[in-house]
Amino acid sequence: MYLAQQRQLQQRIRAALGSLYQIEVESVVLEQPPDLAFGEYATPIAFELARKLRKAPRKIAEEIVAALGAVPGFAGFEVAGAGYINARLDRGHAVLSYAGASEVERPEQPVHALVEHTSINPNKAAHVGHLRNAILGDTFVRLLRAAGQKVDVQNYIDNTGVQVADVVVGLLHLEALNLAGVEELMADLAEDGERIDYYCWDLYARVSQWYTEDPAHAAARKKLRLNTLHAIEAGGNETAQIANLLSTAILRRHLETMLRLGIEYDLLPRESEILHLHFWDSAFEQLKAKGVLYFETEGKNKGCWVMRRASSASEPAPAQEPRSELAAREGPDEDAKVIVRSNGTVTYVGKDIAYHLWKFGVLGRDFAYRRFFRYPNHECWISAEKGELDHPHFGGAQAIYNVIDSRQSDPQANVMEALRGLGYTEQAAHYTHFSYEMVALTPRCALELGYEVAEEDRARPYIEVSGRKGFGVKADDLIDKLLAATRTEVDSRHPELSAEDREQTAQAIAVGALRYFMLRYTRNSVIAFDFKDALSFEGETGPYLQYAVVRTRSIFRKAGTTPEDALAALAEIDAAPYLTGPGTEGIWEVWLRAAKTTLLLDQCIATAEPAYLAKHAFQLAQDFSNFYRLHHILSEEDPARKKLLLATAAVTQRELIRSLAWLGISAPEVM
RNA sequence: GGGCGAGUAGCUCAGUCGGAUAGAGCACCGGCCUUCUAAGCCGGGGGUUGUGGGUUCGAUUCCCGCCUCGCCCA
Repeated sequence: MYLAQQRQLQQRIRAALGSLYQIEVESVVLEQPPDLAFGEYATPIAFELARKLRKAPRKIAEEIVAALGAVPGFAGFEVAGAGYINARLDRGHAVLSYAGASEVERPEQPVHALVEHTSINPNKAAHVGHLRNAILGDTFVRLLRAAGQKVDVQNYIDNTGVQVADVVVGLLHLEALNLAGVEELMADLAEDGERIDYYCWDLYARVSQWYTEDPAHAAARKKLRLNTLHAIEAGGNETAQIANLLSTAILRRHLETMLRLGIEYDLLPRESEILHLHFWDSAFEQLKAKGVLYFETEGKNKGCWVMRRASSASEPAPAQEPRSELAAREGPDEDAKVIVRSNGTVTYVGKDIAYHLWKFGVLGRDFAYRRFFRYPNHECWISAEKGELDHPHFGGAQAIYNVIDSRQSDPQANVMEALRGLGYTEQAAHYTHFSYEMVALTPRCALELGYEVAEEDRARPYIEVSGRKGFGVKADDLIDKLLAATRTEVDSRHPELSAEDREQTAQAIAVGALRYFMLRYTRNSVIAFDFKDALSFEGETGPYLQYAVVRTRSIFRKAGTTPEDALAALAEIDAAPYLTGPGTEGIWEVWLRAAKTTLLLDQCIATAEPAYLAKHAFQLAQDFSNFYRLHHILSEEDPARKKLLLATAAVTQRELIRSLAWLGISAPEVM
């Protein structure tokens, strides 16, 4: 709604410029004035035109205002300062239209989007960094779906990688177990209520240390590691069976952990199938045929199939130029990216190129699929070599979003480069590396957890977590801590509630606190994790937003009406007199903020930045808190004014609940 | 050495296409529960936007140099 008015104003100004000065401007910049007393929109267009028209900005602004005349929905225009044009909305009219319009415009042709997130190596427990990934990804999925797009959620599983190999090495060589022994170990753990992912968290750290702790054995142990990796990749042997057993069990744990936060997946594509179904062979043929890869015959990459790295993103893809000529002219390109090593093994980027060709439906091969995990409302499938026949269609997306931390931006750029080189420019243009910075620990947090912190690290703002060192905060531990804290609060505040209601409320608040914590930072900001901040329920936190909703719920319980009826009742009154002038502060601010929710949805999708919506919801809750203090609704004696106040609470509730839902946060009845 | 990101209040962060008085939260100090839930609200102090130039009527924002930090690549 807000957006529609904005567009209309821009169009009218543009028309005025045409008739006044016979000029066309590319865009009319609109902003919100620093104070609502100046109006709802402002444009500095007169400053821009001053030089061109050789006129004082103020004079130009006055001429534009005169030419604008009356615009439907607007109360008037005026010139302010040195030449700003301020526009005032007809607030009575605006409130009526905001009250009615809450739906998001559906696109005529929904985009088939594919979001990949979480993608934790299945060799240890999930930690806070993984939570950021999953929460960002899941929230973005909710935003896309809210905008009417069709979204598949994928969680890529690297079940044949070196990290899985490491814990297998630990089981085989530190614990001296065979397949039967591993099965027994897992049964014992289950019986004792211990988690396999926690067990492997420690084992992984032990193995990582074991590789290097004794220089005399270091080489042999590294060799052992490599052999284990190769056995797992090849499959069809006991080592691979152990890896499969372990990684599958840990994967289930990850799904359970994420489900605690309301995060679900549609498909789990695994690297084992990418290998065994020979995705790479198809990709390799295409890459060779199109000349994206060339065989290096000289230099350090001699014997490798390499891809030339783009020197800059803005340059046209260099793939068209034949490699051999290029090499002959310039000598070996030492910056080229190795895709196939001289020993014939494919790099991670190579496999990723094949996988992404599949995502866009241009590989020419498909996975088989099996059911893997049952959610209350749907099924999560997993890739397989031989699968079930009645599976949904996966892949073939029009747009993809990869939620992967910023350290992977280079390999991600390589995959995009390969797609462009293959001529899939349309696909590459709809390939988004949804990049975000890591979650690190503050030195204080690390000390609290009992880790040793080197002297030089204590002064730093944060320390990077490390799975290899077993250094980090496990996701389930954090959720448990949050739950313990919210349970205590809810139990003491609401002893009258049933145990079940208290538990549900505590969960909603814990999830709200955690999800908001991860979403309030913009993506490229490193989060320095600290329990004190994460366990805070005051100020700019999830519970603050939930609390605002709870206050509105309480008002409607006592008023004996519903938000829907309160919004409908707005039509019975003329709200305009209550929206301007002294004593109306704070009412209109709520409405204006509430009207911007869908605008924020568009912005978040366009910029792949959920933090904007988180901030918006917080500001709406803040505006409401201010309104709540200034205007007591239930005791209002003027019946017309009371209707407006109730509708204000109603529009707040509607827009807050909707924004929170997009953030994956629910609002309890009481708290 | 090359690439990417960052540097804004004591701390943690916002700041949208270059625009009016650079905003929140935390922390600190002072006030507000007999009125719709105090997980809240109000008030206060706190800023050379890393630094030096440039472009512009106007720069936290765009361009160049330098400094510092982080990550990736060799």
